[in-house]
Order: sequence, then structure tokens, then C-alpha cells
Amino acid sequence: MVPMPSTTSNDHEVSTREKIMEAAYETLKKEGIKHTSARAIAREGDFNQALIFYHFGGVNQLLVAAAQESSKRQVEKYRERIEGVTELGDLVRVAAELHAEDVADGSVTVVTQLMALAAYDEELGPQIMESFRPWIDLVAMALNRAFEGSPLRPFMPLQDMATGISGLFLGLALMSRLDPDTFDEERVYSMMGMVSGMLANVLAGKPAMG
Amino acid sequence: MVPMPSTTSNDHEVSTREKIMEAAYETLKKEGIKHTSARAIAREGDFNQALIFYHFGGVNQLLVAAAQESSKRQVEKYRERIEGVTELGDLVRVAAELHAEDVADGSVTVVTQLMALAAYDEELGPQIMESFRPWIDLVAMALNRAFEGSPLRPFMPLQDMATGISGLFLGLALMSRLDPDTFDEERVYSMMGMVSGMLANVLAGKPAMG
DNA sequence: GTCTATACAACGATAGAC
DNA sequence: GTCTATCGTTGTATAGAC
Repeated sequence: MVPMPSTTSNDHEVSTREKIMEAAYETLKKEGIKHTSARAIAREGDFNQALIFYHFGGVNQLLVAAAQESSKRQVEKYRERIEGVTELGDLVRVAAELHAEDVADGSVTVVTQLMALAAYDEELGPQIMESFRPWIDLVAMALNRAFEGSPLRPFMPLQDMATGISGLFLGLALMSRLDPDTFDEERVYSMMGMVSGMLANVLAGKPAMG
Repeated sequence: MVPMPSTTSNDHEVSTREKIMEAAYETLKKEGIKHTSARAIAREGDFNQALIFYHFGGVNQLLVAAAQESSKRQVEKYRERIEGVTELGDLVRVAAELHAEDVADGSVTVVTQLMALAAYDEELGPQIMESFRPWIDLVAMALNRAFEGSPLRPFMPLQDMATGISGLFLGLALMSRLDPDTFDEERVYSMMGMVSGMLANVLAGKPAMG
């Protein structure tokens, strides 16, 4: 269904598909989901609007492709930065830094905008969720590493914990955009610290189950 | 700017303003922000589209009014159900029940949809945040009550904790819509249990600060 | 593959009759 | 206050020239 551009083999020439995906991402970041249309994306990337339908079949399909691509980039970046860190305190500190960066530059907001759209589209929903799952898995991996020494590890619901932490990040990002005055970085950082402290408690031997 | 309908004094007749706000809320819940337009709202409530502009000045202003109204209703409902509960375990259980209800019936999703829109509108942002704040305050109040006996209470960042918990709720609601198969009620409940356990740890004497 | 041109639906918003 | 009618804009999508 989707044609293969002849320039695919050329490494130094960005393919049209990539250019379109990049423009879609930028439009989403700058304008939000409501003003992200085929026309707006084409304006952003300075190409013809019809190309979107030729290469992706429609705007929604393009957005899914862009989400998967950017997710790959993003997770890779996180993986690199987290790689050497094993101690829980450092882990949460690095996570807080990364999250602060990404909230500031808007890349987390892109995810929330896509999710808001996908919440009412049965086609998109699972696809956007899938593009986000590597992120949750990364958090789970980090948790797994942090609990390495603990005898409790086999009994911890690591996947659920990772999902919860990811949800917290998303929710905070969603709110933080609304009123920058009452939602400064310091406050977000404080809340990350809370999570850190709570996880440390768990690590110290108190189970996380109610 | 906004006219006062002559039927305001009539208690048994729903005013046009209320009818419109109700229709806006229902449209948002059923169709999502992308398909919530003046025309769609008018269709839902079976009235003329022009009334929205006459009574509210525009779609966005209507959505803010609807958000504030529904927030009032929602918080009142929560307050009633939480009123008698003081013990932390019960508190979290009730909170989990309420959250599950509201995720299921879509009223939390309405909030996330509105926030997604407001994230890219400087006028709307603070107003939507304001309509949500009573909810955070309610959580803070509940926490305050739960920590009543603890000597740590004066040192706890209750407001930040409440904001974090609210963010967690929003983020989970946002995700849970995407893929109902991999996001059943049981899983959400498990994550609420985690929060419960962590708070219990804090209550037991371990500080929540990193 | 990319562009122009165009069809057509849905949108926000307003003027003016009632 | 409410309705009809309408204008201008923006959206998705396609046909056909290049």
C-alpha cells in the first residue's frame, strides 16, 4: 500500500517520507493536535499537501508513523543516559532531569496530544499505545536494575509500577502546560523526589502492595 | 458581555445556558475534543448552533463554563463519598473505586481532552487548570486527614503529593482509553494499591522526600 | 514522485427576520 | 431569545498534468 521511495538507498538525502514525518512532529509540538492538519503540516515542512496522502494515506496514519519514529529516537536517548546508573537515588535523579528536559522542549506534550486524539479512534488507540510501550519497558528495566539486590524483587509488580510511573509523568506533563506560573520546574522536581523516596522505602523492605 | 436569561428565576425550567453546557459536556465525552464543534454540540442538544455564540461568545468559552460546572458537581460527589473515611487504607480504597467509576463512565477523559486543548491556548490554560484545582484540593484535604495522627504531617508537602496523585490519575485515564485489552480495571486497581502501600510506608515514619 | 487544481464537507461566526 | 440564511475559512481527499 505504501510506496517505497527510490531515494531510500541514499544515506545523505533525507527521503520525502522522513521530511513529512519530521514536519508532522514539529507541527504537533508547536500547534497541538487541534491545529495539526494536512495543510498545517505541509506549511511547516514546505511541501505539497497532497504528498501526505500519497505517502501515508491520511493524516492519522502519518501521525502514527511519526509517533513510532520519534519514540524510537527518544527511548534510545534515555537508554544511553541511564545506562551506567544502578543506584536508585541516581536513577531517579537522572529520570527527573530527563523528564524536565522533555517537558520543557515539548516532546512529552506531543505524546499527550497524540493520546488525546487516539482515545477516540479505535484504529489509532492501540497503535499509539504500542509506540509508547518501549518507554514503559525502559522504566521497568531501570526499576529491575535498581531492585537488583533486593530479595523482594521477584514479588514486585515491576510492570505495573513502571506503568504507574509513566502515567505520572504523562499526567504531570499534561497539567504543567496549562499554567506555567503555578507549575514551575521546581515543583515537578519535588514530586519526582517524592516518588524517589517512596521507592526507596519499598527497597528498604516495605512492600508496595496495599 | 454574557446576557442573563429571563428564565433564571424559574427553578423547574432548565435554562438554555444549562442545556447548552450539558450538551457540550456530553459531546466532549462521546466524541472527544477533535469532533467537538459548535455544530456537533447543537446536534447533541437539539438546539440551534447560533445560540452558542449568543450565550457564550464562542465554543472555547462554552467549554470552560461546562468544565467549571461539571467540576463542581464532580467534586461534590467525591466529597460526599469520602466524608466519613479517615483511615488511610479505606481512603485509598474509596478513591480507587471512585476513580474506576469515573474512568469507566468517561468523566475523567473529559478532563484530559480539555487539558489537551487548553495546553495550546493561553486563554484556556489557566481557566481549565482553575476548574481542576478543587479536585487537587480535595485530595490534599483527604491526605491531611489521613496523616492526622502522624507527627510528620507539618513537614509533608501535602499540596505536591496531592498534585502528583491527581497527575497519576489523569495519566492513567489518558492511557487506559487507548487499549482496553491491555488496560483492564484490575491493573489500574493494582496501581492504586501501590500508591496506597507507599503512602502507608510514609505514614509509618519514612519521609517522602528524596 | 511531485505539483496544480479542484471538489466537497464541516467549521466558526454574523446579520437580520421573527 | 431564537431561528434562518449565509459568508469566508479550513479541512480531507482525489484527478490529472508534469
